[in-house]
Amino acid sequence: MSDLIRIVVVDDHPIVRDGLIGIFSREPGLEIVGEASSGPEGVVVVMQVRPDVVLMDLRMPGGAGVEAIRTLVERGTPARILVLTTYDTDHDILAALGAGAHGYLLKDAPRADLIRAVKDLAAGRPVLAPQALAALTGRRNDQTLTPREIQVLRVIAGGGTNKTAADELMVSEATVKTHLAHAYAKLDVSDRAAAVRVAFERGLL
Amino acid sequence: MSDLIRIVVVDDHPIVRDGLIGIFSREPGLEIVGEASSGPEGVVVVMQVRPDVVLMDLRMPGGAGVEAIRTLVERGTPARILVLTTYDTDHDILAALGAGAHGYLLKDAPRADLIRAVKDLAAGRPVLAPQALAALTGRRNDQTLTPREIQVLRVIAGGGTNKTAADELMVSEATVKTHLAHAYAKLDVSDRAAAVRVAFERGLL
DNA sequence: CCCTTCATCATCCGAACGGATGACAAGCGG
DNA sequence: CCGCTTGTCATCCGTTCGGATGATGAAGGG
Repeated sequence: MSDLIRIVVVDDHPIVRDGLIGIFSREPGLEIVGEASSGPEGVVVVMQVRPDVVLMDLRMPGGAGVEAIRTLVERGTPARILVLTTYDTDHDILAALGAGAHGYLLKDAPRADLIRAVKDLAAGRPVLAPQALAALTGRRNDQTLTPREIQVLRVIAGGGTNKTAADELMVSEATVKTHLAHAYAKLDVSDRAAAVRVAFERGLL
Repeated sequence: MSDLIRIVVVDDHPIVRDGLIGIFSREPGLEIVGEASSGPEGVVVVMQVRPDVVLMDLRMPGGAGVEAIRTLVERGTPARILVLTTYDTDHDILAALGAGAHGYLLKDAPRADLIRAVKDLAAGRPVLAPQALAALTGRRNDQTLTPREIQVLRVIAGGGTNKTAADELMVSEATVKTHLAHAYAKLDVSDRAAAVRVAFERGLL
């Protein structure tokens, strides 16, 4: 029964989930064993049913797909994660692959591509849409923010001052400034406004 | 026979088309009689099969959905047009309804809503997602930034200071500050970082 | 013709920010 | 064991912001 590929679909659109179910249910050897409509829910489902492949949307309300990927990888899921999304921005692609996704496909991919991608993934072969490949080869910024730096940035993006960030994170203002300075350097900016923009584009916020 | 609602699906994503087919094929009284993967193709198909309802995606490569809607309306199609899209920006909503769409739903709508929407449309009742309603009544964002305010904000989001924005836009720093102050008030924030975030979220940048 | 919107400019001032620099502790991996 | 990363904290200082307030002129709709 190692031939049966078990799949979990994580997507906030019922329509898309139905479409994927329709596609895979007609394909022998592939089986959808779970669905979720948000990142956090997806994590729970995946941990429960332990699928071979996870199809993950990136942009979802109430829990970013990137976060979900990161969580799954941190928890040592054996499942291969295939990002299946509408957008092909470098930021999304790099964020997803950086978080630990094994593949990146666009939703406008033909059915055949999708099926082959899942089989490839299950066999251990990574899957990259041409756009994803281009983003990888053309990339320059592998600078990753630390968790703390991201937390600080979030407060700042919400309109907080260094002081409020310090209070919220229970550290001194000096520490907040240090984190920000480091984040600026990594993001190649020199003020909070630009930092928020870049972080946003990279899906960090 | 008037009970059978004939539907055409126009969407560039095979996955979405499959999903819709799956949803409607299980529903008695509804039948999908045609598919298209682009706006122009959709027009052709609709003119041929003369459906009761058209499900139309808005953002598609090689032919905007809005154009297709306008064309269909101009040709006097009796079909009711339901926009089914991912985005709920005021711009998309107003453009679609302005072009002659009879309904606007988001793709994250539950199956039941979708089915009801199609039946409502076929019965002549317009269908509007809450977001679409909000866009129409204008209550959601009566606060629109002026072109100048957006220009200033863009420079700021790029890491510029008030001074650089002033230079780039060839105005005085005082003017830049005024624009920013107005933008802050409209976006309900009190500093540039938060302004950038909100503007980003609203698709202004 | 008046009123509103948009864009422009100015001044004052306290608060916040960013840069530079140095320091210390914990944890991880080579 | 040493180096690197991460997170913590501090001081100093010049620059920049944001708030308050007021004013002018062009454009456009009622």
